[in-house]
Amino acid sequence: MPCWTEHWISSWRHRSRRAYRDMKQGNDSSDENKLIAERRAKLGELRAQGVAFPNDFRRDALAAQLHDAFGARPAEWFEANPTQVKVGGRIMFKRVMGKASFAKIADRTGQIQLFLQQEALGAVYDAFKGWDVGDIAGASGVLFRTKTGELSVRVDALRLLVKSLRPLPDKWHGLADTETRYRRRYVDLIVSESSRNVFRARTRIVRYLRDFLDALDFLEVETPMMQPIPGGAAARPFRTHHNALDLDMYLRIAPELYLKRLVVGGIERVYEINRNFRNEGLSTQHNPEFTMLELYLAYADYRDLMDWIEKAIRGLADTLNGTPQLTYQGRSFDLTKPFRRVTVEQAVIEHNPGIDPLSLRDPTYLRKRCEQLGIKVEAHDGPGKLQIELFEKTVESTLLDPTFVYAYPAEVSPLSRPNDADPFIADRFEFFIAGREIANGFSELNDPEDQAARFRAQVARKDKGDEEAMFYDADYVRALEYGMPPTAGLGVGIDRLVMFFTDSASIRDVILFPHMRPEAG
RNA sequence: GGGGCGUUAGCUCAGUCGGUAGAGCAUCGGACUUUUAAUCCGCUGGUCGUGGGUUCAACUCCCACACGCCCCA
Repeated sequence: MPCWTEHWISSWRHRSRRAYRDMKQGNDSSDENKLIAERRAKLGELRAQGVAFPNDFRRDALAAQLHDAFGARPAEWFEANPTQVKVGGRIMFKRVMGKASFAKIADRTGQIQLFLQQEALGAVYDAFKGWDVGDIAGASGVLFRTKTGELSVRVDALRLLVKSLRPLPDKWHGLADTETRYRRRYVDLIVSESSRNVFRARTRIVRYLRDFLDALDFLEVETPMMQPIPGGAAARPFRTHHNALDLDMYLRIAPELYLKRLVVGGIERVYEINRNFRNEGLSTQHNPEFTMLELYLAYADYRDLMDWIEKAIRGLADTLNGTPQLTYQGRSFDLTKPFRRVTVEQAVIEHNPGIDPLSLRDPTYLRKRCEQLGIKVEAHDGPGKLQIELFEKTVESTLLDPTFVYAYPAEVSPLSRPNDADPFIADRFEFFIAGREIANGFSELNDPEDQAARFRAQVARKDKGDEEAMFYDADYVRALEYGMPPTAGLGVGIDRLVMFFTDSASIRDVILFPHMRPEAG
């Protein structure tokens, strides 16, 4: 044996032994307690008896399938038609009554009850009495209906497949502590059906959008997560470094500029559903990484996108709930009504009594107005930026029913096409539900010279200290110089959309592993 | 960054005026062959988030910090 192998093995063994010792001393889990110690001792007995973690049990039925197929059969049917099944899952419920017991096991589809008798199972029955809620078991037996009518399996063979060392939360109260639900999502998912349903709904929502777009001949693509120039949004990026290239890179804040390069390349209908990263604060509506649908549609404008959203939102409600009526955080929404469409300036006038409608583009007037409201403004902010600050402060949170706000100032829309009749504004809108921005769409700026000028203006802002201002992306301008067809583009915040459709108050409720500070200690 | 609230048994939560810490469920032991938050009997289980301070005495009052939740910027 070559000596390097021996050395490798011995060093591995050494590490392994130390890891085992650390484990025995509880160095890797500071929260050892009596309950865990009891279960650890039970596991020790299992190890002594043979393979403690077997992987040779196979199911032939799932809980929901059994309920669907046999839930309606009367008790006598089961006697006339003995039906043998093999089921397996986590023990969620255990009730021992002397020589007979009930247990419920949960698989990915639901729960099914087991009925266990000493007479039928002998020594295994006695062993079962020592098993714990949370353990994973496999059972075979025949279906029957209990005295109270519950479809159950009369077990003729039973095996413990996995010993669980940690107790589950109280079966009645569940896991109420939000911190633990987010940090130990696995426990939350074990005990909370509503949490499982949120994440199932999330996947269904994404699938619905994919199907919708695929049916319209859109091509789904993947563009870089790591970008040398972060573009497509006003946001602070995360930085990283590529060693081999010795190159600073950024996690993307948006895929926009890459997707539009693809439109230049002739992919006239293109979308991506993936993560964006923004180095900003955390809140009920912000996670540093979040999921966005971005789509681009050539030979269309921003109004076509508003129509698409309206159709998609209604279709989603119908697909998920079978009705256009839904409740979010105690407020009911009727999605059959046409979604309101209002300009930024109209909305600002409506929500700012006494404001002079003729001065909405006067920087001095707007600046005074902002200062009165305690809005922090920068010296280099122009009328468009001031107008949008005013909008965000006084209007945004009031937009409860689905609302399109359009005619955004061109000044704050450096990638949008300016309006033909009124160059102060861009052909751009944002979409709001429940006071939150859900989507942002516009007719794309495809004039390469105008785009270059907009980038230069952004760089000037960056030089004045605006950390969210955009970089100059020369290759993107070059792409536009080859010619991008007239195009409309849209970004949809998937997490917030899922929040709305699952009645979730916090973005953390719709992200499996939301970011948190590391646990103390 | 600022403000408010929270952190006590595995889980869910009480804890009065500052006087050596409680309940339900779970666990553990016992009874029970159709339970549905089973029932009955008995016993366990705590660095009261961490560190200081005040006090004869601190879960309790004061300060700092950590983590979380909510609101604001």
